[in-house]
Amino acid sequence: MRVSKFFMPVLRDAPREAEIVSHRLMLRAGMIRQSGAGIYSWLPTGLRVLDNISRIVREEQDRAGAIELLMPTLQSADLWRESGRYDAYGAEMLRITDRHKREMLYGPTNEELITQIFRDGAHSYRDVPRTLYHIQWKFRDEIRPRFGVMRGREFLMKDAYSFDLTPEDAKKSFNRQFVAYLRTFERMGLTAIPMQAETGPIGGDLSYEFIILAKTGESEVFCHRDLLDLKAPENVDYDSDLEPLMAPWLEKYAATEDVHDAARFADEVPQDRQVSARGIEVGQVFLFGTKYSDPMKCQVQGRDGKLVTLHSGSYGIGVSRLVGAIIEASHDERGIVWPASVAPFKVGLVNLKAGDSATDKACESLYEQLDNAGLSVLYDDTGERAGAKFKTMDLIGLPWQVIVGPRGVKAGLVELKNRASGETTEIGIDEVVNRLVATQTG
RNA sequence: CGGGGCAUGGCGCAGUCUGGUAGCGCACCUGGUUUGGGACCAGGGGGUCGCAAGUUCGAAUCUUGCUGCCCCGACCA
Repeated sequence: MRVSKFFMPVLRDAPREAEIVSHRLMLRAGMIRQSGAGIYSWLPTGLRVLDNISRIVREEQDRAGAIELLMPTLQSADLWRESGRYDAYGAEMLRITDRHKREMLYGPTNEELITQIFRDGAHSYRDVPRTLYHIQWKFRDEIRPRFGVMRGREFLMKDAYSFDLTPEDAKKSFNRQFVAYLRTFERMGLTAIPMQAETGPIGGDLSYEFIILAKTGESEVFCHRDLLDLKAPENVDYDSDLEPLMAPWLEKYAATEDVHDAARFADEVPQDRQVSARGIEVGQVFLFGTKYSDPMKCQVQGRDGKLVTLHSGSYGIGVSRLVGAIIEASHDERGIVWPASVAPFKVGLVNLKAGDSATDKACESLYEQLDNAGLSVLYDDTGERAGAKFKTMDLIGLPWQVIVGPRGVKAGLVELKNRASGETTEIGIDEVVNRLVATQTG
């Protein structure tokens, strides 16, 4: 993409309403614009990040055996009356009436709808286990939206729902999502720690929140420091017993403030390993048994011909929240520092002297080569001064900058700058593409 | 929902107390000089001052009502 043909309205000053760093940087980098309290438009640069995050989520869900579908944003009130939640949900649910005076709602979550769909489509024990997911916009009419996209009212979420014959099988489905989450967040450059969370009213329910530590986190969390150094499992066989893979996370203390047990914390975690910090919740996994399949009669016939009520769990990842969360975890005083996996472009190509024929030619050639090599590249081909281009590139935080000026071109050299480290190296103009391709596979 | 604050070109702000021709910086357009970390000079374009009533010869400014947005708290992916 050429800057001269792109739409990326960057701001030198952040709008006054933005307080936290991720919100300020997203506005300044031209990723989003606010259209109402907790409601945002995603501009091209922001959308590219959102899509990258969705792609990673999707890949890991698919890998874990979950099956994608897409449910609507609008749902019927009657469906929610079946589960008893229409009245229970309260003001957080945005209720809408259509022209025929039918009561509708903008879905805050999809347990009811997926249960209805699965109930109607699955009839035999052969139809389970299944885990279905979609990535769709949700609306929760929060009392107070804040922190930009981290607590919007409208937000993009991946939500998965598992259906199993027995509680034991349901736990296996739960485990698959749990491991997929470890991998998903790690691929985004995040250290997300599963922490015990409020289990809700039904005893025996199981819930973990996946939390990343950040100064601007909304809740207080407590954990063992060793958890910060764990690496997500690779080459997972999702059909195998996953409990051993999960064990390193589950053996050490980690809890949100809701369920924090100060005595246990002090007892189980050595003083110098105790972490108490602020955390951002980026995902939650929840096993709730027959909470919805009971009232909604989500049943299949077992081998013996008898009806069996299915056991379920739901598993959410805040996709749009992750955009903000990643920035909270990865930025410096100059701007965003994108992990390569989610960056809107991998490489920023900076033409220091647009209009100089040798420099233009070198840039055009590099632009084409990078593109051919499959590296997304943002080429600043505008007539801006060098300083302004550097500032913008640092602000939007692409992992690599290739800086091309007349002096270097004459000597056959360009500069390769790593945004994260700030390190700049001179490199042959013929080598730079290969070097960048090599970093991709790393 | 309780408490606090803000609303003036795209963004950041001044002007409001004390009513009198709507201003500054950035961004944008034109020309020129520049050109390796947000250049300079000159000339331009763009705002019914959140909305509605009221007071007044006259309202961004005073009064009343409304709306929107932000921050702190309780609640949430």
